[in-house]
Amino acid sequence: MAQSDTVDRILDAAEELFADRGFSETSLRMITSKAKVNLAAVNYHFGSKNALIHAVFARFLTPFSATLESAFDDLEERCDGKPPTLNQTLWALTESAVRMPQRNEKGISIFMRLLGLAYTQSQGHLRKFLEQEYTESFSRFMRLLKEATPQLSSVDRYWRIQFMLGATAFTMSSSDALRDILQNKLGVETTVQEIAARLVPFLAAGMQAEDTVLIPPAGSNVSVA
Amino acid sequence: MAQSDTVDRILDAAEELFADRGFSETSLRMITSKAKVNLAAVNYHFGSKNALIHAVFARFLTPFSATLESAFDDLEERCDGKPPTLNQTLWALTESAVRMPQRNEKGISIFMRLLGLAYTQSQGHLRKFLEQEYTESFSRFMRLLKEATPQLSSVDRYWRIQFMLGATAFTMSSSDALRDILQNKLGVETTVQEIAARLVPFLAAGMQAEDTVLIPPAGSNVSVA
DNA sequence: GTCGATTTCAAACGTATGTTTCAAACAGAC
DNA sequence: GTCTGTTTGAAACATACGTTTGAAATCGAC
Repeated sequence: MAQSDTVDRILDAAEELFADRGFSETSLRMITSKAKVNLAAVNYHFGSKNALIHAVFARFLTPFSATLESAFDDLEERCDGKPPTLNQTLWALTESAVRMPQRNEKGISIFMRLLGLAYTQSQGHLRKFLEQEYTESFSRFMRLLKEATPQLSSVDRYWRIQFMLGATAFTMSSSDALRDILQNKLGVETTVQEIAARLVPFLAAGMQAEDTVLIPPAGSNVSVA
Repeated sequence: MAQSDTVDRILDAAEELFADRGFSETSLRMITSKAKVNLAAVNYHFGSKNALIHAVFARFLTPFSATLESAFDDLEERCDGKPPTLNQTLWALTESAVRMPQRNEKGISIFMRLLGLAYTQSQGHLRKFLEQEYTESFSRFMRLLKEATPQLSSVDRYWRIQFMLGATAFTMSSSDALRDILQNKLGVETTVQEIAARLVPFLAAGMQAEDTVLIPPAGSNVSVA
């Protein structure tokens, strides 16, 4: 078996299974049998299941954060001085994601779903790992968002960023099975690019919504100006 | 021990642990020891762990869907004939959630987080259970959304609903530990009501965003072929 | 108080998990 | 070909899980 073809086979299988079923619900035996590899190979090559999870993330997150950094470089250079707009920033992000060289056709959606899981499944070790490996790109994105929405208070911006992350991670992480609940026989097959193209305007509009009203409109129970 | 105080103690403990750690990551032994109850009690009173999960959801979802139905009744009556607006519909939903009688101060956020988990963790049995128990309220909400956004194509509406659900479920399901990634020392304690008050305008604005552009703005920086 | 049904309890069961072991197979260098 | 370090393989290990068991305790009705 070539070099450590084994390592990649494990990563491929793990990536797909994790994306399909989550971390805790995916056993090493599922992974190794899908990868047609001996069970012990995971612990031999990675050390532990948690380390394997980290490796799966690192494999796509490291090149992605590099791509993203340079996209931000380009963007800031093009805007020289003036801060990029919200749309520009969001597009830079999604473009970087979409443009990433994919291992296969499912590449991006797996990528997105894993990110959603990382955020959603409370795996302490994963959070720590991601935090200490990729804070730089993340902080930079946050800074751009801040500069692009100077009209928002810190608190508003904070929550709206949460909402954006939520809509994104969640949409991407919702399994196919899940979509059936909504999928009212539209039956349209949609690429990740198309989803992103729909998502970005939604996010931008939400992010730039009129002032948050803390008290729901008094008069009629539920009318908002 | 009174009646089946045991049942409620199990439900309380399970609810909180599930919300904190997810379903697979919470063992019956954790639940029973937190509830100060014998391990076998869960299987005795509920039959299985999955049935316990269902019971946890049913305990708050059943009264909630009733509240929601009557909120929708009120709303449609008040609008007699004309379909309620998007804002009205969204407010009716969040008001119903917020107005629910809570067992404790953490009531709503646990409720929300559980909903997020239900949507996010791919537990087939849960999805089936929720689907067959609460489709009615869900479908009605969907119908109201449809009538409130006649300008949207079915496909656009479909995706934007996904985005809304995502922002909501995800925001609510993000654990406190998680928020620290973003929480740039704002240190503000926020109630669920306040979050909802911020979320609704965000969602409404996103939902009513200008036409989805499938090709990102041409002139601008990030051009796509 | 007695009886019958319900509920609790400690212990065990069977199974699945992540991990370790150690011998066999293999690789490349000499 | 032989030797050395690396990788694979089958099997076992220890642990944790959900579930079951059967006897003890508890309760309500008579």
